[in-house]
Amino acid sequence: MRASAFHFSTLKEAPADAEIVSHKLMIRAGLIRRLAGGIYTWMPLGLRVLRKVERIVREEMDRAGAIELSMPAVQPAELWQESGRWQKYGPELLRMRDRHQREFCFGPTHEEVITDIARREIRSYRQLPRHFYQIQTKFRDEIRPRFGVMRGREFLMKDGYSFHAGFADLEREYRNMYNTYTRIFTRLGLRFRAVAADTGTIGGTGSHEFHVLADSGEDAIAWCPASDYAANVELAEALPPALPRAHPAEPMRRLATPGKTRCEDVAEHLEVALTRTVKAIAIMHDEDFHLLLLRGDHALNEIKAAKIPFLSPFRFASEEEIERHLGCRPGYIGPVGAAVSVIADRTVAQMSDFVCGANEPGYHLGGVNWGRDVKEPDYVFDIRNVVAGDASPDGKGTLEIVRGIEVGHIFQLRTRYSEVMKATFLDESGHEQPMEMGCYGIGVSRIVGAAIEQNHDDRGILFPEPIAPFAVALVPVGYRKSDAVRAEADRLYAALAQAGVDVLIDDRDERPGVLFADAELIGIPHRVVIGERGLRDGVAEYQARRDGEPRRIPLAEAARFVRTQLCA
RNA sequence: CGGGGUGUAGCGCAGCCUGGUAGCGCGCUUGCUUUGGGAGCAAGAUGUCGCGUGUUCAAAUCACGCCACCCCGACCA
Repeated sequence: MRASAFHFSTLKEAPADAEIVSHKLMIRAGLIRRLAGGIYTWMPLGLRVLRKVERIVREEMDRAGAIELSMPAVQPAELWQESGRWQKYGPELLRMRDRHQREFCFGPTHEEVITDIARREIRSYRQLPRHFYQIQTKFRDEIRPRFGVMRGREFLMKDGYSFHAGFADLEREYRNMYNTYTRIFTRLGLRFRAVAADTGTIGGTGSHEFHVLADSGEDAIAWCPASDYAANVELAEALPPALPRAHPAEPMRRLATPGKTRCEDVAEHLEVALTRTVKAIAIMHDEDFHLLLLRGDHALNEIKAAKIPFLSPFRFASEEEIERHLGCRPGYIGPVGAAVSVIADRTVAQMSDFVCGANEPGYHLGGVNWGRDVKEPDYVFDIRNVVAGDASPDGKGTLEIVRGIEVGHIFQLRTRYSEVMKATFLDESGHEQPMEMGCYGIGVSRIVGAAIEQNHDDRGILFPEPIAPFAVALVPVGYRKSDAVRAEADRLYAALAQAGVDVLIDDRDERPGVLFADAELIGIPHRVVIGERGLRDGVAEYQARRDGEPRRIPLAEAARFVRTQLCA
């Protein structure tokens, strides 16, 4: 590609509303332009990246035996009413009416449509298994679209759905997809991790999320370097403390803590470790009041708490409800002397001589001990998020917490849709059975943002070569002024292009600084400079974007040398 | 949906408090010079000051309403 024949629109400054690096860089590099909140145009340069991601995804899905189709973006309400999601889905579902007042939605996902296809097309176990996928634009009316393409409302997604005659075959395909996703993200050149994820109410042996690792990621992942264990912190189990509860060593005493309502403030005020404090969180299940207890430095895991049968679903108690049940305003509440249901985190149940609220405004209690000062907890559950340093749930080391951006999710749907929508088949003995289903998603457009979030420096994007808009930037210094430079650059360009290298020759009439800065901003991984300075010595200059030591290469070998630097 | 903030040239911003009819940087156009890291000089073009209503002799500026966008509202008892 000749830059003079392409469209570049790089900016020195990013719009003020771009918050994170990838969003800023995508705007600055001219990859995307905003049309409305969470809705972006993919500019020519950005589209090249998107298409490369798409192509790798498609190649690997095909290789794994999935079959591509394309379903409508607009879907009739009836299908969603049939699955029950028309009511359940909420305002994220963009609903609309046609001229006949019939209701439709813009598809945020396609379980209903594909299940409808399957029940019409598949009659016999002989037609199973089948895995259909598509790469298609979806729309979810996010409450707060942000971070550019990372949490947009309109986005490009690969979604695949598999149908099976039995659970064992679903598990086989699930493993197949796990391996396929691993191959896809490896080929994309991204550092990633597959993590066990919450299966919600559906159950099954599995759900895994694939996360691109980046410090700015929205999700926290617990992983254990000593083993292969990795899980979303939403899911990662916090084991009970290894050491048994110590014997009481202090008498219980009342401590004045005026104005100190947070554990951090109380610990600082009393000059005790935060790990000696206990916080109490008041929740309601219907009209039942419960007190959840966590160590001061721990955080409540709402997903874990919501899985406790007699709490599901729960909500946080109002101030008025707290006053009614404990006779004390929030900030100083605790389990001592309280005639309420107490649910302690495993860690709290092992604590002794701890500090907690006194149920009296302005006071906490120190030296509190279970069994002596307060009845033993009514229930003990794992209700906290794991933190770095916790024992790994598989017993093989300690956990670290890393951050990630979710770019893929594989899930065993089982018969959730096939049963309600009557997607059945006849098995070998002639019995009608619901199909076992799996679903597998990849956020194609999000991958572009995630890749940048993971790979950038102060000059711009560091695209991994497989998804870079161009593999090689050929930068002639003085293309319009020097016949020698032009001739040599054209010659090298032709040689590379002929060899199938994805090369951009920047023949624009700009100063060298502009050309260098643009090539770096848009993240082209390899750069070759042709200038009169080098030409005098018969050399071109090669520099890798990522770890750039410039190298002088004899002109005659330049084309061959560049090809040895390419990964594919 | 609540709380806060911002809307002024393509982009980034000042001007608003204290009303007097709009400016800076980048970008854009033209010319000359320059040419290995986002050039210099000179001359230009580009604004319904988000929209509407009101107050006023006079509104970017004050008031009210609407719209759009951004941030917070998930470690809290």
